Amino acid sequence: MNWLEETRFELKKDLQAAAEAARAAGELSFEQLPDFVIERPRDKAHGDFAANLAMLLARQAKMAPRKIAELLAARLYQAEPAVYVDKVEIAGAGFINFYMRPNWLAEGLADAAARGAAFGESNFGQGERVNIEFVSANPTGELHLGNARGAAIGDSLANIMQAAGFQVEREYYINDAGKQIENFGLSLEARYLEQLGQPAEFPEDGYHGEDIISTVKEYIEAEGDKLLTVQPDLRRELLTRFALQKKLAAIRTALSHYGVEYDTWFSEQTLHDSGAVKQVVADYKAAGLLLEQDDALWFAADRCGCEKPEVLVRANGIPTYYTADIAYHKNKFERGFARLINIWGADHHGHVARLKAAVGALGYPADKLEVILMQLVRLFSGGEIVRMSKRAGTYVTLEELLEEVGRDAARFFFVMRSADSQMDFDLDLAKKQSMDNPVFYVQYAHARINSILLQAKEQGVELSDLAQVNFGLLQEESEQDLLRKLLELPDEIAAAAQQEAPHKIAAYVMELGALFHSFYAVCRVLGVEADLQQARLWLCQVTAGAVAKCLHLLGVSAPEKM
RNA sequence: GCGCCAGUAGCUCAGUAGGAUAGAGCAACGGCCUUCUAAGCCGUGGGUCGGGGGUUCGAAUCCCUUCUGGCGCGCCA
Repeated sequence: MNWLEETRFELKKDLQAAAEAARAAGELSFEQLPDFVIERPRDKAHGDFAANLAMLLARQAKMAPRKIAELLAARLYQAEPAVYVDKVEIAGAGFINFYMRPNWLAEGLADAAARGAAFGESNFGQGERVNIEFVSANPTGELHLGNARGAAIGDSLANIMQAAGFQVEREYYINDAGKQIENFGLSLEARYLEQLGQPAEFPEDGYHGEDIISTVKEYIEAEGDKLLTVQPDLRRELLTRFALQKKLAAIRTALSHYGVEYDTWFSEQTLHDSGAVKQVVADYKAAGLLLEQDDALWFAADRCGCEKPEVLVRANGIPTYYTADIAYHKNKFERGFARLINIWGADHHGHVARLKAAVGALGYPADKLEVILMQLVRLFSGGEIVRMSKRAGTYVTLEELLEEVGRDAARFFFVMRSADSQMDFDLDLAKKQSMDNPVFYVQYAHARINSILLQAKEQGVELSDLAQVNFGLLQEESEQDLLRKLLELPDEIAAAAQQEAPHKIAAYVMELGALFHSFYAVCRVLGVEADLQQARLWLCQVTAGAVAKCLHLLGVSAPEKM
């Protein structure tokens, strides 16, 4: 348990004891103690912790909340004196506010310092196995801005959940089967023939991007014109195989430049090859949920909470994407994951209910399949919306973005906003790499601290043993503010994991950075009295670790110099 | 038509398992560098939380209704 958790636990126990005592004395009547919370007030004038117990008891006890709060406060720390609580006050509608003694913060910092690089981590997730699938863009093109957002959110969430004690695996689902691959093959074939001066009809809804042409050129360079004499079916297959491998390699490389590494690359085709997709159809048949109509096979989704049945196998005998996706999620559950998290673009939200119903109907826990819907990114350039289309080949790629703004800014930018707010990406602004960018502000805090620690070392000042440091000397307001925020790190990481909200870490680290800059402006570290210098050096040390930890969770570097 | 997401300061957005006087950055204005990085700090101004009802000790947060924007509702993925 971390310092805050422990304290909250104690305060809750103290209040429960006070309520029981009041009831025993006949001052207060209630049947069951409501489930109250110990929260950290937004305004530090309201103390370090606040409890809402009195308000929640009001109805049962038939008494004014403030009156109840007074009764409870009077009972607190009567039997046993408080160790860390300095005073208790009643405020507002009946809040019971706890003010902690300075030694409480000091011991919290000592605890954080002793944890070293592990500070901020917790066992909140208790080793639960979680699969996070994100990006999973079609391997028919390059990654674009929307994928970049998904990658930033997915990878950061994976990092955060790992730090919060979950066992996480990152997965990329490769859509290397189905109709769009067929279409991809037709487009490749047409470009191939064109390049070799043969008549070719380009498919109407084909992939128009320049990259298709360059891929075909690469093929011709390596293999020549030998496909001219090959049967069209085989020709398309060979071209497709070549192109998929090229595209996938490019996607991998781009993600790697972006700081994203996957544990598993899962091919849709393997589900078809292994018979897993067919098995899904058999499963529904066995469950009596299979319909046959218009030469197609349907899943009776309307009997599982959905609006209408869904096609599993088309009239032409080819299974739909949906069927493969069901087989895929079934496979994920069978690999032993307790939770599946998918990060999808908001344009796929219609698919969520269908998929959940489908896996639920097969007996898998549909509530353990969570989909984070990420609103789409709109690109602005020159003050105008740029319509992005993969087919039309008009999109900004992840690699281009990385060249323009760099990995740190790109990742921080995307993860700063919550997934469910649509965002406008102003390319001109991002290109400027202007100093308004908050990522520099935070990184600058880290660099500043590092500079202090480095100079201390050069002056021969070593950090003392923790046991000999008097953290109680940190009495300045800016020191205490920084300390309070610092101690919240484990809570913040756990909360971000629980709420699946990586943007919380971005917000936290910006606040932490701001508090450090304020501290820096007011308090000197080097050259002050030796004991105070030690306490402040340790404060810097822990702060640097916390800032670096947050930045790394977001896939952003923590530079030592800027 | 039905469904999902959003609407909070001039701009970009936090805050939503109900909590105290709604926050931050940018922009505007005024201060602070002979000492650890001024990419910084301190201060000032700025709001019908889209509108309207309701629930209760208390609502930006929950419910209903309505307006606006985005996206879905394929034998595409």
